[in-house]
Amino acid sequence: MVQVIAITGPTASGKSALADEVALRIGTDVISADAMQVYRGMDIGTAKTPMAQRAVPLQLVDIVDPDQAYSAALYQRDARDLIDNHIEKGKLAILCGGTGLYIQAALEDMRFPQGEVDDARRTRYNDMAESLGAAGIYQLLVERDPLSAEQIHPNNVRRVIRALEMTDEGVSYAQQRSGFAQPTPVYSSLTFALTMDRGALYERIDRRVDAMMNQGLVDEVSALIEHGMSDALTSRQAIGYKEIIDALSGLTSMEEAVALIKQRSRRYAKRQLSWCRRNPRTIWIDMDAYSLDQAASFIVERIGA
RNA sequence: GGCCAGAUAGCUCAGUUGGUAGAGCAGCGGACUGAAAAUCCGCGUGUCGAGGGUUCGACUCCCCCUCUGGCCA
Repeated sequence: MVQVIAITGPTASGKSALADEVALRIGTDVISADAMQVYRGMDIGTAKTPMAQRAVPLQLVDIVDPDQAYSAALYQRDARDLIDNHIEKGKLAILCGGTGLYIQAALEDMRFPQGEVDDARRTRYNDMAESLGAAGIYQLLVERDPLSAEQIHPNNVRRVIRALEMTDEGVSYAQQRSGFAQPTPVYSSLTFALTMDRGALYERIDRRVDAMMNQGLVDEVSALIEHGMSDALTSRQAIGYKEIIDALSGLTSMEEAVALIKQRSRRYAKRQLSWCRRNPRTIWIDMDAYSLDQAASFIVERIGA
């Protein structure tokens, strides 16, 4: 008996529409698995399905303000609450989104260290990395936790800092990782990933970015900047936002910003595909061969079996 | 029609006195355990316009053809 399904795949591949259709057919709602759609006010750039067009309720969108930090651990908590609730009611839970880590955190036995991530401490490490350089901060990790240092590339400052945070919390990154060599599912689940011809996908991405601009992405970003988005730790990393912020502050032209959004979206799509490929349980759906309707039928059939 | 310049990776181009080619951008692959739309790592993907000649050997020299741009008619 399948308890939860995930519908994922690259950006602009049609995940949301498909999830809506499946949810409608089997009488449930959709739980977003998207690291940027959690933010209020970030609608156009994250391609959030507009309220009026939602066939079924969409959960875990608009749950925090853009100046707040959210994380995989928090998502795990929130998503599992909802999934458990669905199971209690005998309903299938549908996770839909492109953030692979979030889906994994929800569906697999992934454990995060206790304690809160301390923004002030993170900022301090970021500053330290700035002044010491990548090699300098890496050296700090080598001294504190050589085993973890071995597993992290010295240039990957982001990971180096996280590993340092973990040592502060009394945990070792290396140790933590080795414990989860073979992921074990916590629910009975199926993961579907959408795919299509690369050229066609890139074409869709370009067109969607143009559409976002027409829908007023610049205005949306301006409004968010007034609420302090430029300083936000997480939300301002979103593709389509950071580029517009740079253009509005005069660092680039708007034309360059749009081109950059398209390119970064393409690369992002590629990384998403990479993530899906490494999961051997991924069930691929070729959207070149299936219509939305056929894809929905395919999924419904698989759930029943 | 004549003269000149060019034709090399998806694009823009480099390529020494002949030894089967390399940069940027684009692209492709991968990693990922509390920022993940983040962060990081790896990879030239090529009938050197076609055909012939010289040479042990031609992207390179010679001939011829095709195409493109410019100039002159």
